Amino acid sequence: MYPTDTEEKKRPLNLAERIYQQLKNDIFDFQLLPGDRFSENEIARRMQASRTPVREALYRLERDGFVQVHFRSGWQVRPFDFRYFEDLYDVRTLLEVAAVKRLCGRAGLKEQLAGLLTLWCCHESQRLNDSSLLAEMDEDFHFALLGLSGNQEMAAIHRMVCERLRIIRRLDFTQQGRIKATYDEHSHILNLMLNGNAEEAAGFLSQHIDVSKNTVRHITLHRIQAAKSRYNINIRAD
Amino acid sequence: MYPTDTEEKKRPLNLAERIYQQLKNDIFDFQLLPGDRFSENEIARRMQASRTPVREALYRLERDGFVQVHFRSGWQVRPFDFRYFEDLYDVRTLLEVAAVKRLCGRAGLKEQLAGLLTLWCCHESQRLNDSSLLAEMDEDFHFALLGLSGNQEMAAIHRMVCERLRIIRRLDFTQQGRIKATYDEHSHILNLMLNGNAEEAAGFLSQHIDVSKNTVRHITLHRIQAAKSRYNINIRAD
DNA sequence: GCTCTGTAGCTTGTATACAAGGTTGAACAC
DNA sequence: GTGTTCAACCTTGTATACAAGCTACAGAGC
Repeated sequence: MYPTDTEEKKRPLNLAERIYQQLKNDIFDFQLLPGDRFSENEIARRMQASRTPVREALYRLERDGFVQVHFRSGWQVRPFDFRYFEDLYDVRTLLEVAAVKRLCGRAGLKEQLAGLLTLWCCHESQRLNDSSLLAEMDEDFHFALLGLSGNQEMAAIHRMVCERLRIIRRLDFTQQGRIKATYDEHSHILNLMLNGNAEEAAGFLSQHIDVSKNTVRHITLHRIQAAKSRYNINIRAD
Repeated sequence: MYPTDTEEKKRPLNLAERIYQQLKNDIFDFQLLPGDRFSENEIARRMQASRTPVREALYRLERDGFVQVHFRSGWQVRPFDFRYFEDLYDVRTLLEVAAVKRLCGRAGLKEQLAGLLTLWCCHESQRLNDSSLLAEMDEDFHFALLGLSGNQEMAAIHRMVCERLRIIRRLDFTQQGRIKATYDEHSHILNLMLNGNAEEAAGFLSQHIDVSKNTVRHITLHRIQAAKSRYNINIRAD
């Protein structure tokens, strides 16, 4: 009655999936501002679809923590909440530190890190300069650490945490100096790991993330202050 | 146009919410067995509702990792996968160890642990014996550790991980001896924490979870076999 | 016996109609 | 001017209808 294989063929995106991605992008790009309220019908019109797939997308976004639903009175983009982001950064650090500690001293580590080494420990002349590309590479670097650690669920949770942080993280690389620092720090971390220096690698990684957190916090505050008059962004102060 | 307060009144459960809970219970109770396939219409008939809320519930369960959807060919309860559960146990340990380490040495810890102390560090004569109640209390003990640690997102992730593990964890307390062991171990952990003995508390907690993991692994295989034969008999009676 | 093929009946994906409740603002009493 | 009421209009929640695609199976051809 049912097929036994577990694979699914690739097929053109669902409407719901497309709308989900589109809305997430809109939130990341501040097309939809934190605190904005909207209705399912508005989205359906804009996406040229019916409410059904829109609702599916919105409920996914709600579970992801990006929007909230109010009973029979509309949806809202989740307001900025620094406590929330700091908690997430904290979880991210915990997961990455654990992954790095596990990787240090593992046999065959050098081979497993080969890809990262060529990307990050290259000569200065070979370093890239495009900030949006670097932002992507930075995420991939940290994903890779978790991927190598071997715990798929831990990696999945880490990925989800980073996804939630991406809203503010992408502002990080707009500053000059962050690119060079990222190269320097990533290569330093890799070298510490190769030397089996677990504690030091973990500590440095932890600092590395903290810098990112603090940098972003300042940029974001600044950006929001600047945009507040124009767009009326809601910030949770508690 | 919209209310400014963020609170929502309590109201009778959504259909979708009710169905979500019901289905999750069915999975936990092995009414729906891992690998079982079913359709939205089946569920809708059983729950006396239309497909719409059923679909909403199913998509939530899919994101929770309990079921899978196959394009135009039905749903399936996620098959058992020990690797998956061990990875989750691993994450759980990581989170709880981190929480305990943070709690140790915090000022006012004794007051914060007061509730747990009266529950778990009581005289033997006051200990409870009901295994399903104990299973619930055990979960609450570990939730409380994360709750006290102060990171809401970490606590939320921990809760989700435990939720996923509950399918197999609830089998743990069916064994005699586990109840006494749980009391002994929980009170031991609390005492170590009160003495500010962070490393030892964390190590013991880690072992405590490991025991749970290993115990459950053995029971589960046996239980599933039993449930499968029961289920096959029941199907003839429908 | 085996393989292929077409079709009937199932599945989920999407659109739409209706139900129940929240919000808003104008009319009204004072 | 100020507070109250209530109805029109909005919202989401749910049910249903239809579209597109997968599965299983009967029957033809060999």
